[in-house]
Amino acid sequence: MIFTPVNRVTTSQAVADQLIGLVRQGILKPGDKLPSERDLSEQLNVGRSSIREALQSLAMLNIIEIMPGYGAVVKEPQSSDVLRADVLGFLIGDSMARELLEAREMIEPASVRLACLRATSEDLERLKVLLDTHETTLTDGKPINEISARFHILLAEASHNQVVVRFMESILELLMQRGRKAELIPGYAAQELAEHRAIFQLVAERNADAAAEMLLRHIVHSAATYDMKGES
Amino acid sequence: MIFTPVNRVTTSQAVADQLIGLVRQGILKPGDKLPSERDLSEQLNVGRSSIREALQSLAMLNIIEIMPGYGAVVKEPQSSDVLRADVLGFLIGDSMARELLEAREMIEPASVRLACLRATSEDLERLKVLLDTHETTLTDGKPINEISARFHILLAEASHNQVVVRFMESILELLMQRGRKAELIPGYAAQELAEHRAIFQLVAERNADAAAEMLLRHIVHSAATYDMKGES
DNA sequence: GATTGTCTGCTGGTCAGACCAGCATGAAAA
DNA sequence: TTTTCATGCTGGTCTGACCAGCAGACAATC
Repeated sequence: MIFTPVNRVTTSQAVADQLIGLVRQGILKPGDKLPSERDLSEQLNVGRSSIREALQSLAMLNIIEIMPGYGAVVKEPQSSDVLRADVLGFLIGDSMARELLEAREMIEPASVRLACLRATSEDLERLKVLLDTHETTLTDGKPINEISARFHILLAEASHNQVVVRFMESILELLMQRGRKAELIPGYAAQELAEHRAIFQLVAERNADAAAEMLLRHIVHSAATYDMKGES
Repeated sequence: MIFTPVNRVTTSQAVADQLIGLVRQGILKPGDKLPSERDLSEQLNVGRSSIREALQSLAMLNIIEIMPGYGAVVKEPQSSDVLRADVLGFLIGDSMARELLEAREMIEPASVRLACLRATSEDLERLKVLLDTHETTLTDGKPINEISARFHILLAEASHNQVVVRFMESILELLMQRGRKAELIPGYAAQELAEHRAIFQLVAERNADAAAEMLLRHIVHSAATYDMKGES
């Protein structure tokens, strides 16, 4: 016999849910100012402490920003908010990294195929400039993780699909969070740049099949730069 | 002139940070019970309200679970907590249906291939139950949009990749928001169920190639049921 | 002896009221 | 016109109070 798992919702949770709902429905838009805590308390007929607990929670989720002496405003959602790396990054374990790479292997080759079809001359120019920056940064011996990730973002942008861009941003950001040991593998940095150049060349030639295949190989290579103990 | 970025940290934030730090450092392990709010209040020499705001925030982040009458315990970290599907939804909210469907065409066939490899008997059982529910709901003439989307979520879960599940959740939710006109196309509802059953069968048979192809066709069919406003 | 009931002390949930520090606005002073 | 400052707002924090629910100890009952 299964019994009802009594539905018990705390007041502050209810308030938080309601506010989140308002934001999601677009009734509260980024930049909008919320009523003061005391107003909310009166309007919703709950104590100010409940309101405060809800607002603090939303602030922790980066949904609102609370400014003392002024009020609370809805924040513009940031790409970096899709992950809670700042607080939860430490728990990105091996299984998570594997899942991220797996997802990347699904999306990125498909996205580069689109890029081969849709990349404009501006897209290609941006990629070219970045590759040159990559090279100078590399010869200067400076860290290249950011630039390397940027290449893949630009590649995704060349597919002219914002959804894919967002996904790639999220994946790369989480992978970066986990840390790379690219510098520890002799010669990898140079190989990475070479592979980026090769991919760029194939995209410029609109060779979708080859580009997708090259990219997939590149992902597999780069996978080795992430700590992946327990990998099968 | 830049002025001192005054160390403006709120007490409740400081408490939350400290608790998060304790979890990160492993001093507080999953399953551990935190001191009572009153104890914490006394030990840290801050008011109970500050403690509560901090704890509520941690609860919102899924770091702890608060049980009334018992206390607060550190939760086992879930990989699904790291990626916020809701924010992803916000970020890609303005994208056109075409982009969403395109992204889906990239991800879902690849994910169903994984599902063919990894689906457990429990996964298959869940899918089967859902399909039966789908059928009864359909014959009852009730709306099936939710159930239809749920099938694809379960399919993603069968791939045992939380990242993919999150992506599919975001995509489907946004597509649902855009509204479907499935009911307006005579016979489509029945066709959809039939295709779901066919896909399920192929997954159960571990026929990855056929399942991926069938799914792709299914996506193309269902694409016609979405409003393509903003389409070029 | 095993079950049931009850009492008591804990825990979180909520509220009201109070006080502080800082921002914003507008009136008064320069 | 510009500056000053008083006032009323806002969030930040604390305290004390009360409620509901859990848990353990213990007594009453079968």
